[in-house]
Amino acid sequence: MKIMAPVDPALLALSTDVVLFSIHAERLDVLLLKQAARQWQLPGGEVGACEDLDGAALRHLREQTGVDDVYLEQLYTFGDPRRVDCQRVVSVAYYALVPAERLPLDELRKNPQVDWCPVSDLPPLTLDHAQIVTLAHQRLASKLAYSTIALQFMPASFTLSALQTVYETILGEVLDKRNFRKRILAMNCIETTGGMAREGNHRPARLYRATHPGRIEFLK
Amino acid sequence: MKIMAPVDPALLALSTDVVLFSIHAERLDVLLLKQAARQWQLPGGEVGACEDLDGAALRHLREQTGVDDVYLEQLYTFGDPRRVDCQRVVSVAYYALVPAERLPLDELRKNPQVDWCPVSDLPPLTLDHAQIVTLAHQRLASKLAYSTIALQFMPASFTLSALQTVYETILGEVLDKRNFRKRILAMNCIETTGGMAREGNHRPARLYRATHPGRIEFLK
DNA sequence: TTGACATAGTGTTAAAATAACACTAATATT
DNA sequence: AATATTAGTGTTATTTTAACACTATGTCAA
Repeated sequence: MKIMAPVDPALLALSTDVVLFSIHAERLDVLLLKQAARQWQLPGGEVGACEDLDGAALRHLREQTGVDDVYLEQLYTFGDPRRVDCQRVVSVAYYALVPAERLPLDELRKNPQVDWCPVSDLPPLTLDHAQIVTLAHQRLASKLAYSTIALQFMPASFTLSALQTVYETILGEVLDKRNFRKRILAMNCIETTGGMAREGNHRPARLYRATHPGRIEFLK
Repeated sequence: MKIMAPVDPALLALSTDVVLFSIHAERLDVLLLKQAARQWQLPGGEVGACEDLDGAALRHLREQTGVDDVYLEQLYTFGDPRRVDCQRVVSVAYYALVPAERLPLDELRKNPQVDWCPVSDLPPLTLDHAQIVTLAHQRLASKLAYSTIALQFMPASFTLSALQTVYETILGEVLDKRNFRKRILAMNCIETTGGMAREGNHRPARLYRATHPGRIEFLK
């Protein structure tokens, strides 16, 4: 293999891309920015000289979409020299989770450059962004099995049925209600608030909250 | 949060660091380079302008240690702006696995700048390299549970006892021989070669080989 | 040649985890 | 009061995992 010249700093750019997931109406959605007609992209952009990578990802997310205060995790770094034409752009990809209730819905609705799209039916995305979304979805789904990461989609209090719907939406399969509840309660990651959710013409449901909100626990 | 200025390209450097694991005499070792007296570092260095990240990791490993043809996997990207003084260096960390039998032992022994050190007793390492090694070890150990990654430490043919020793060395615990063999054979990832290992004054052992060498399978 | 030594190889059983499965309870609406 | 709708709850069979000990086959030395 030929030894390459060191990076020409004028050509190297470091950026972050963020796959922000949220769940709306039993659909797993990703936040996308309109780049051109029929061409979308993930939020993200260059990393500042004195900015750490997580910070850059959060900043671009906030600046471009108004969304703040999310759970963020590094996913993978994409560095194929041909992934962007005419310039070397290495991108540190992240994924982020946010409860639908915490979203600035008005602000988002006013901005025609921003939209939520279902993961299962993405529009054409720029560069390798579709691949990034797929990888993020896989990572998220596999983390459901051995962590409490799904709680990051939940508001301050929620019902067990709502939590089950989150699991089912991400995994794309239905789960047994009794087994699900046993499993979740055995994790010891949620507790009852004492309150009840009374909505709809049916029996009210107990409300729960995360015992350690913000913290993600790993099982076994 | 203050909006940062974009990266000054003159200050940004992109590098890779590689944690190369190998197992010698029932010890999990990492390959280190002597940086100064009592100060060691991981192999690695800058990413070339037209070089992909994996390629850069492999190239530095080869140039600095003579080791080639390893299993390589991206680990995490470290980008804290204060991780290196006076310059912004973002590092894409990798880990790599190689069977002891495939190492250029003579070449390595001749080079006083290179040495194998046990993961459990590392010398002082530069920057955040100790943290990188720890993270790589955790990742490797957890992958044993749900993949055939351990085969990357094995030569072309090997005994089940040797494979079990690899597991035990990485996990730092002893495993039950019968349960281990059942589990491994159920994975369907190895097959008998027909040959026998006859070494030592005891019963010879059957030799096995990977059914798909180089490929890593995920279980369940 | 035979006995000591060293590692290879092999099944069973108990315990734990998982998966399958259906009915009653509480509320709102008519 | 009957209907509709979701909440909530246990048991059992199956599968997986964990614990456990002896025989087999070679080398070597007496």
